[in-house]
Amino acid sequence: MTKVDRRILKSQQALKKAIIDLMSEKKFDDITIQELSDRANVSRGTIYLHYMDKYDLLDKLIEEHIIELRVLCRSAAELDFIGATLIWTEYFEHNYSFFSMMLASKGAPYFRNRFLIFLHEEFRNEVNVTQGINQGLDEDVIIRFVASAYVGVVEWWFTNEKPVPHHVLAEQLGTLLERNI
Amino acid sequence: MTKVDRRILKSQQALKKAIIDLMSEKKFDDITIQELSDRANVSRGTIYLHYMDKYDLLDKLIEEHIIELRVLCRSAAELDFIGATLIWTEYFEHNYSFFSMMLASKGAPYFRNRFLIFLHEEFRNEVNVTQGINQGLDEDVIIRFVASAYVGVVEWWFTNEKPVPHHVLAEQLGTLLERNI
DNA sequence: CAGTATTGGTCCATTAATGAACAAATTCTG
DNA sequence: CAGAATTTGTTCATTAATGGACCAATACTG
Repeated sequence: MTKVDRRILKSQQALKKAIIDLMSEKKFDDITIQELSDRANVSRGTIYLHYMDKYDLLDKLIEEHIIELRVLCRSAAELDFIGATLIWTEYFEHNYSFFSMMLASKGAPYFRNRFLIFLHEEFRNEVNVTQGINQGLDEDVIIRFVASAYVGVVEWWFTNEKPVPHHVLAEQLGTLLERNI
Repeated sequence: MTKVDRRILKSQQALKKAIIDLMSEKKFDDITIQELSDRANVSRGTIYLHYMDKYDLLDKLIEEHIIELRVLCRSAAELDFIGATLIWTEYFEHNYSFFSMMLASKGAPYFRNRFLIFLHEEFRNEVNVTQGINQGLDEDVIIRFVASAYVGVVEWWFTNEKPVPHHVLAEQLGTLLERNI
């Protein structure tokens, strides 16, 4: 991975933060490019040096987080579900503004489904229908079951503004996964 | 005032924030240029595009705030001491990290005296020894008296991490000034 | 509907920031 | 103290960001 000029990182970072900010204030479609560049304190043209348009920016932002979550999955491969989930909830906590916007408010329609698909991919590696607790069940059914449940709980957590500390969420969610996979 | 390229503002802003951050962590003399540029996320050479050295940066930072305070004095010329002081304490509040560092911890030796001199200048316009309450007193004595008192109280406020809300500080400090000028 | 205003997207010459290299000065360390 | 290591300050070619201009597309408005 060749080193990236810090100006590029700064511009992109500012734009990502700006879009998260703005999306928590108004509908995505109502955000203008001018607003975006103003908020990011960046020239309007700079946006087009990095992204096709605001949809591309949002796409890339979402994709980055999905990729990061995938990396976390790999690094948590050794752990049990509680430990693995803790790593995730720490990541949620650390990127609170993004996930909160994406799961609790205006951003919902863009991210939710992407997140669900991703969870499908991940749980597919975990589920075993040839033996153990899920023997005889349909693989797609059980995957869909846990993935939906997972998204639902995380959604609940953000919508209700962290009703429990993230490590409690991890523990309980981990326990529930353990019970089903 | 010709418009300044936003890149310049961003670089300078990052550097100012970085030095305030670092000064609250270690002695000013122990801060290296490299640390400064790292913290500001700016190339080391960029510092020299704007400042002679770190002392120059600190100087300019202090001077900017003094200038801003002077502007506030002008805009508060119509108000009584309580109202004028409120404008000041709002500015303190809004630039808390700077003033706190400069008056409550490591930065003290650099700013305190500059602040005192500035207050002398300002109070000189307010004091009248030919009539009123201070008739017959030595002008320098009364100016020094209120300026020192003012610095002392503000210092106390930051050192003790805002023991009272800023508007209470304004009200009480304003009352005390009223009584003495 | 026509006319106007705003927004989107592109282009370009200019400017600031970058990072790497370098020698000089300073600080560490044995 | 001498040698090593770090820090400083400068130079420079390259790259990214800027802002302004421009026109097309879209959204308002009477």
